[in-house]
Amino acid sequence: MTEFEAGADGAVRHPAGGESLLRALNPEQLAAVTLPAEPALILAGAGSGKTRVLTTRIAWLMQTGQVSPGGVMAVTFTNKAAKEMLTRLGAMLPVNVRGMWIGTFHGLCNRFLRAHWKMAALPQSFQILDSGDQLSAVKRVIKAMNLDEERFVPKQVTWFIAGSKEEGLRPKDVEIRDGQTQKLVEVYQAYEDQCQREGVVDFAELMLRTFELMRDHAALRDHYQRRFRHILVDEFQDTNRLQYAWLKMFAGPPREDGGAVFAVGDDDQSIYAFRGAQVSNMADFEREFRVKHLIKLERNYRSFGNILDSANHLISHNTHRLGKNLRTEAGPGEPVRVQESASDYNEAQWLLEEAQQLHRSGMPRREISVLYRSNAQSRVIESALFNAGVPYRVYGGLRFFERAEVKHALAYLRLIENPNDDTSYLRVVNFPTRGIGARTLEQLQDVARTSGRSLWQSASAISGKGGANLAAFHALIDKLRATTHGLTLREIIEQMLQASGLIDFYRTEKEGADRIENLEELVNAAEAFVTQEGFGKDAVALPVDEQGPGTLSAGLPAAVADVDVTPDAETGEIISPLAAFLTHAALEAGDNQAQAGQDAVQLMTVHSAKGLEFDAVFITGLEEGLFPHENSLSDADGLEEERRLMYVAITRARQRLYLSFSQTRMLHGQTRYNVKSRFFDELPDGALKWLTPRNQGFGSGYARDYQAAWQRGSGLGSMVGAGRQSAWQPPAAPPVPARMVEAAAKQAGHGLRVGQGVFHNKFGEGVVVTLEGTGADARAQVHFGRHGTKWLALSVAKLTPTE
DNA sequence: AATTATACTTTTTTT
DNA sequence: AAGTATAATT
Repeated sequence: MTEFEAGADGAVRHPAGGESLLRALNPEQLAAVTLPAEPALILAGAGSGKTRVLTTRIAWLMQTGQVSPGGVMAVTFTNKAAKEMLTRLGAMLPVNVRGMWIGTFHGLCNRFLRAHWKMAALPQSFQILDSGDQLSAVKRVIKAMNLDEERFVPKQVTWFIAGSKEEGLRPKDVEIRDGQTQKLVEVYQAYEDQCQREGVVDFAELMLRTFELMRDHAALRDHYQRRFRHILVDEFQDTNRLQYAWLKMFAGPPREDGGAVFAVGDDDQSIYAFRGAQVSNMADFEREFRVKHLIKLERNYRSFGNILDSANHLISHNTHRLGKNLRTEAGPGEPVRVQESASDYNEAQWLLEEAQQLHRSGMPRREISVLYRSNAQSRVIESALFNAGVPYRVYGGLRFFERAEVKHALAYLRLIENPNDDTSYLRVVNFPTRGIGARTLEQLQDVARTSGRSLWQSASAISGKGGANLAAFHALIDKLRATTHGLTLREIIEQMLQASGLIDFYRTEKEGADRIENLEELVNAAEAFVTQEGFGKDAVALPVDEQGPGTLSAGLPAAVADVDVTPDAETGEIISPLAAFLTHAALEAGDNQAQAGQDAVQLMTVHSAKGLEFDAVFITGLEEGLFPHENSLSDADGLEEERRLMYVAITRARQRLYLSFSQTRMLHGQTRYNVKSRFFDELPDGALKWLTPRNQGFGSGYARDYQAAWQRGSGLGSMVGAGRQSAWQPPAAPPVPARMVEAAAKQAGHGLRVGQGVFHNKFGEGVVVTLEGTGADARAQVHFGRHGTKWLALSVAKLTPTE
């Protein structure tokens, strides 16, 4: 059986010559890859070779002649995952991967709607609204309907609309319970009308409209159900209701001829319930598709034993799991290190030292990652790394196509393509300023509203100076459209940047240099897009569908150039390179990582770390209220999701894992006193090594320590460092809030201090947050972590200091 | 029209 | 604290 063994490091080994694809797989992976064409659910634990199984399965199906490229659909959530799949597949098989429907849910929907735009009642070059565009579109609707933005908060309305669509509900389908919902539904309807009028769709609309088209057109449905004999789904636990229904629609009813859905997922890594993901889809899938093949991939090729034990132990505290345990043959490895710090500042200093040490001992910086629950936590760590001159890279934040200057440029391009796009119109009609003020626009929007036409179509009704300026703007756009006709994408963008005045505008701005750089980068992105998407000479010559006898098949292209340039299903006509590029920009917002390329420590939220792995991982801020986050403590499901999040965080580490918490933390400009996370109680003691004395108490008296140190004229750092094992370097003066020192100095009598760790018979461990009153009136506010923060009368409550 | 003041918020995120 | 969004000022 040795021929099925994977390398200990789990690396894919490409056998030389004509040897089998399957050579590098372990028995479970092999079983999954070679399953018959029947519905299957693969429970793939973290680091168990999930992507390899997916890609090898596709390759195997084709190599054994069970399916042609046109018969495969593989769906992912992110562009990154889709690209990785394509790359790995390309390395395995000398096949034209472009013929396969491999992409994100939204990318595939886009492809589908481009091919069937007429049936979908869309303009051929419909454009896609990103979340920002959608928000401003909703704002316009709310304004137009004269609704109060206090009662109808645009963000919440947007959320309502997206939520409804993801439940498959059109305005008429939404159940009306009260006046508020009634109004919301009206906004929803008006928003839909507006989108339709402007020829734009939002992300949820891509999914819903595709679903409805399939549902309502039998011929179309038959065709695609026949065509996609194999549908593979990645990260199945993250699917929402609509996506699941969508999959069922493409898969069709259970059948004899071997159509099959191959779903890969991990219920323990479901961390997106807050945006509509339904883990229950996994159980539903198992039942509704009568899944006969459930395979668990539990062999982990990433982490050492102590790390996996910690993960397993922690996640076993969740209920309703499908049940899975990771195991490794790599041995226990190093213990999981636990660090307690007096403050977030100290935590960052310790982390910095530790990371430097790792790097000095030979670990590349990019193999060190710092994870936190919320973005706000990155600041202290960033400043520690920055001051020490350690290169680092923060994930998250603005993505390329979301930058203001880039969005402005795109808006001009969109207007060239479709002047009725009111969102884009409003974005740039007066940017750079050209004398079109709020007053003129108010008028214009009034006219447009009453006539039910676009702003562009209504502008001629405006007279006076504003009207003249509008006319000049229209002339600019019209002229751009005329002069760029037939030019290459690059030339179009360059001309637009000049003619619009964007370049000139940013040249005079003091902070404009970066922006101009980004605009130049936009030209490069367009150039790359053209090359990559094959928008050159032969892009139009497309093979025609050879699949199945469906009534529509004659005109359906099986292989198309790529997601963004799908031809019309009947005529084969494709949209212009410009329209395609705009779609691309909306569908793939680009990198959000700065300073790429350099060897840098990686900082990110636990959410963004999903799917990644590192030699060393620091999980910071493991405190009650932060991780698990206080907003998720109200219900059991919320806490379980936090636990899964912690599970994801732990399983990112290959060799070394640090868990760290701090007694105090600056949050929203206030110092918070925290108790260590309950997750520490859910980890196996044997796998942990405390770098700081255990149970010495959260609240081991930060304020008091500081005061003592301060009186001695030394820094807190050296004091805390004394007697502790961590490599402590005296830091610069820690930013201790003055009122904390004050509070510590003021207290007397009852012997308690703010920041003091205490024990209560009923509530357990806690930290004193506030002290008030004296004598019999003395009361303390104590933060008990999972029991919340309580006010206690000190004459009654029995509080024992824990030090 | 551009600059400046004030109010407000703040879990996690992809498409 | 810090950033954004709206209001008020020049």
